[in-house]
This record gives sequence, C-alpha cells and structure tokens, in this order.
Amino acid sequence: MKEEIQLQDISMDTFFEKYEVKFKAIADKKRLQIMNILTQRGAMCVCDLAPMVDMAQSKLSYHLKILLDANIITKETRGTWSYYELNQEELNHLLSHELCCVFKPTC
Amino acid sequence: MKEEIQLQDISMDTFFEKYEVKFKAIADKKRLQIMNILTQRGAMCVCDLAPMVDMAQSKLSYHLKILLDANIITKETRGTWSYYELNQEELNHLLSHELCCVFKPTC
DNA sequence: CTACTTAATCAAATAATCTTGATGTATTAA
DNA sequence: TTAATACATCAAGATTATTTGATTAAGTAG
Repeated sequence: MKEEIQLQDISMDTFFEKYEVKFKAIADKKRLQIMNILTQRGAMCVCDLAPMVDMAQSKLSYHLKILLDANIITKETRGTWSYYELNQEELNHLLSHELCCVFKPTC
Repeated sequence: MKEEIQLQDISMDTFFEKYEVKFKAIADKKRLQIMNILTQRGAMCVCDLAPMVDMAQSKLSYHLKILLDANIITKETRGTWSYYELNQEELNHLLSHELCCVFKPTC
C-alpha cells in the first residue's frame, strides 16, 4: 500500500512539473505577445517577428526557445530561416476556450 | 489613427500583464499541488494544508498569497483561521476543460 | 491577564530567470 | 571566394523569485 502511494506521489510530482514548465513558458507578457502575433499571422521567421515585438534577435531567440521547449510552439527550418508556429493541439489541452482568440489559433 | 493604434497597444499590454500574473501564479509545482489538494478537499485552513504539502507555515502563506493576488483562490477568515478555496469561475476562464479534474473544482 | 494557537509579514540569504553584447555556424548571394 | 543574412548560443551582469527563521498581531482558552 505504501509503495502504491509513493508511486502515485511520484507520478503526480512529475505531472505537476510538466505543467510548471508549460505555465512558466506562457507566464511572461513578452511571450504572450509573441503568441498573440503568431495567432494572428500564423508561422513567422525570427527576422520578421523581431521588429514586431521590438526585441533584439538574441533576446527573441531566448524567448522562442522557452516556448519551444514547453511545446507551446513548433519550429521548422527552411534554408537559413526558422519558422515558428503555435502548437494548436497543445494549447487546446492547456487553455480555456475563452482564450482561443488571443493566444490560440483558429478562433 | 496612430493614437488609436497606440491606445490599442496599451490595452493589449495591460491584457498581457494581467495574464502574466495569473499564469505566473500557477506556474509552480508547489502551487499546482496546493490547487490539486483544494480541488479534492474544498476550503482548507493553512494549518491543515501545511502538513499535506510539507511546507513551513511562512512558506505556505507566501505561496497562498501569490495565488490569492492572482485571484486563483479566495480567502475567508473565521476567528484566527484563514480558509482558502479555489476560485472556480476564474479557473474556468483560464484553463482547459481537460484540466478540470486536477486543478479546478467540480470535475 | 496569561499562555497558546493561527497566520501574516519582514529581512537576509539563496536561487532562478532575463538581458545584453559578442561569437559561432550555416546558408545564400554576388 | 567573399560578403551578407539568419539565427543559435554563450558568458556576465542585472533583475526577480523563493526560502528561512524571526517577529508581529489577533483570536481563543484557561
């Protein structure tokens, strides 16, 4: 019995950690702004996104990596360009329907 | 026209800040664990919650304040006890239906 | 009143995150 | 080949967040 509870605790802990990463990724006004732009424009490369969010390239790459690691966005490299896009499925699992128009594609 | 865009930008900025606070509040495994317990047990006082999450009182109060300030939980003081409870309405506006059983009351 | 319980808050120490400018790598264009 | 563009990554410093133990305040019980 004790082992079962222990096992349960461990898996819940892993579960909480997983959501900590995801919520942490979207818990930033700049990253929410990035998500909002990707909601409206679809896939975008870093060089087009940078002026829209008024960020230096290295800073934008840093924030995009956080969203990417949390599986909030996806990345597709074509030539020397990297195109980033919202991960619609992931966001549907995470956010309310209400937030659809702002932070999730297909409103 | 420019003023309108400016105004729009300012309000979007406020909007992103608001969600930054809310997502930051739930972007922590300990606070997610607290929410999970409140989901299962309903309103609880600090002294009963503390041993369940294995936290010192001051630490738990700190985390509860973050959730309270973000309107994720509500507080009701009775005598010397403070009872904390999930804010169901707020969470429904924020999280997917899927997360209902874990982090939101009434599954 | 005194002792005890509950819980908020504070200050200091520690830890985590973010910003900045520079550097490296790959691709494209001349 | 050379120059330019796109973007990732790094290291240092700056900023925020968290933890800890102590203190305070308010309520309760004897």
